[in-house]
Amino acid sequence: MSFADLGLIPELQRAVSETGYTEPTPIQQQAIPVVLSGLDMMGAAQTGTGKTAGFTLPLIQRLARHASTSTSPARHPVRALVLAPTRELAVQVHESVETYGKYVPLRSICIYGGVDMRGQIEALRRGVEIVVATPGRLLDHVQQKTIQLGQVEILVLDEADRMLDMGFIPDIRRILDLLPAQRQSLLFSATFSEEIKKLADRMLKNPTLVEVARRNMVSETIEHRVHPVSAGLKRNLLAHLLRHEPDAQALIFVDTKLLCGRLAHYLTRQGISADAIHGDKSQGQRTETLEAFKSGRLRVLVATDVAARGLDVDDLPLVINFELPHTAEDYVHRIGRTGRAGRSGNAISLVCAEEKGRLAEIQKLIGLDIPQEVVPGFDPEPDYDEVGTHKRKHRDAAPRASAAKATAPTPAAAPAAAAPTAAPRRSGGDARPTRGRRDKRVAADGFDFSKPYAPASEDNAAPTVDDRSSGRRDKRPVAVLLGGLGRK
DNA sequence: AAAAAAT
Repeated sequence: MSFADLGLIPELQRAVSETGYTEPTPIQQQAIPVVLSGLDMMGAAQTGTGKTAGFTLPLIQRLARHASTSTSPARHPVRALVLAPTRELAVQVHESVETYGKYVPLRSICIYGGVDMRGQIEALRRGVEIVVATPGRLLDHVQQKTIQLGQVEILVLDEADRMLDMGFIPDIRRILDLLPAQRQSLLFSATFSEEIKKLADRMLKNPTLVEVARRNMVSETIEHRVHPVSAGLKRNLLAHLLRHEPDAQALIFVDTKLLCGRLAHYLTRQGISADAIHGDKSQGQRTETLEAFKSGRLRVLVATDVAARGLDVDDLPLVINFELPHTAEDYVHRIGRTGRAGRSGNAISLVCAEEKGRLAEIQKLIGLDIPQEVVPGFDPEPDYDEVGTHKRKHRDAAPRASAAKATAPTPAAAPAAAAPTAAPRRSGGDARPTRGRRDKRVAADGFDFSKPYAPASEDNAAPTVDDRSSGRRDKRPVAVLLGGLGRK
């Protein structure tokens, strides 16, 4: 199977081969023909499997059929709109559009906040067919009448489950209201919650579902591990682990912007090259820091979930959850920054007693029991074993539980004096992924693809909105609040 | 329960 077999035009084949890719990934093999056919679709695939090219390539081709070579701005209406949840991701998707659209006479632009509007306005004035944007700044342009969306033929929501979550819905609805009802709509994500599936059903017209390896929403090439550790010793353990692997780049996730900055500062004081990225940093700093990390100049990046989705760092060997995310889906996205494109990766989570509930949810979602290993000298709280899941206590007291127990008796020693321990194994031929037991029953209930798009009926209770911003619980179905999303 | 996204 080659890109030519998928029916891509020579201009795109040439651009693809220049990037070095020779064979389309499974998601690309399935998505490209569907998008080319003009049908609505919903694409679910593992992180790091080439989803972006899966829609940018056919999107460009569809527009290329009637590309205008005119220099008049009036002949270059916006014909494709791609929305992304973070500025960095928008930039990355736009880079893909530019790369693959190199030999096609189409113009594109990336629109996002935190930067001067003038350049964007100027480019829009000259005319662009493809717009990649974050919602806020796009609406800003709409209000200022510097962009016109009435001729959009193709809409893409990248990281669709995030784009359709509570915080984004009002913006998305406003944008959808501006688009022609007659259009092609495409949704892509690694995870689709039940709620999002229902929203998607209202947004799309007879959507084709393209879904690759849903059982393994996390890559088989990622080795997961949990280090039970008391909350107070987490940062010491982190420094310890990073020192043990002095060369490996690492992406560290935390839950809050405050801790993000503090942790980067702590690591720096410990002599570890680290920087922070989060939403309170200036856009200039965000761009610069990410660029330093992507290029390898920066070794450790501490991040909030601003970096959880979509970001593609070449051959990143290690992701560490300093705190477990509150939502199990976010675990999938966070660790999806490693083990990409078939490479191996390590996902380490530092888990204190308080977080055991989150751990249980994550294991349920990904259908995997993550091996737990106490690092000597960095013990968890005494009540770690009593809190949260107790399912493996006696029954099936195999590797994981015993490993934790075996090392647990070590008295809490001074962290600095802690004995070296099994550190993240890096790729290499001998590092085989340690897979836990996979619970098929659990894995299957994440998103039932066997009967997608069941119309939201009464017995199919529609999700409701918890509108925290207005401080009240709104029990109307989400679909009602969305209004304009419906197009059936 | 937090973060992100316009200023």
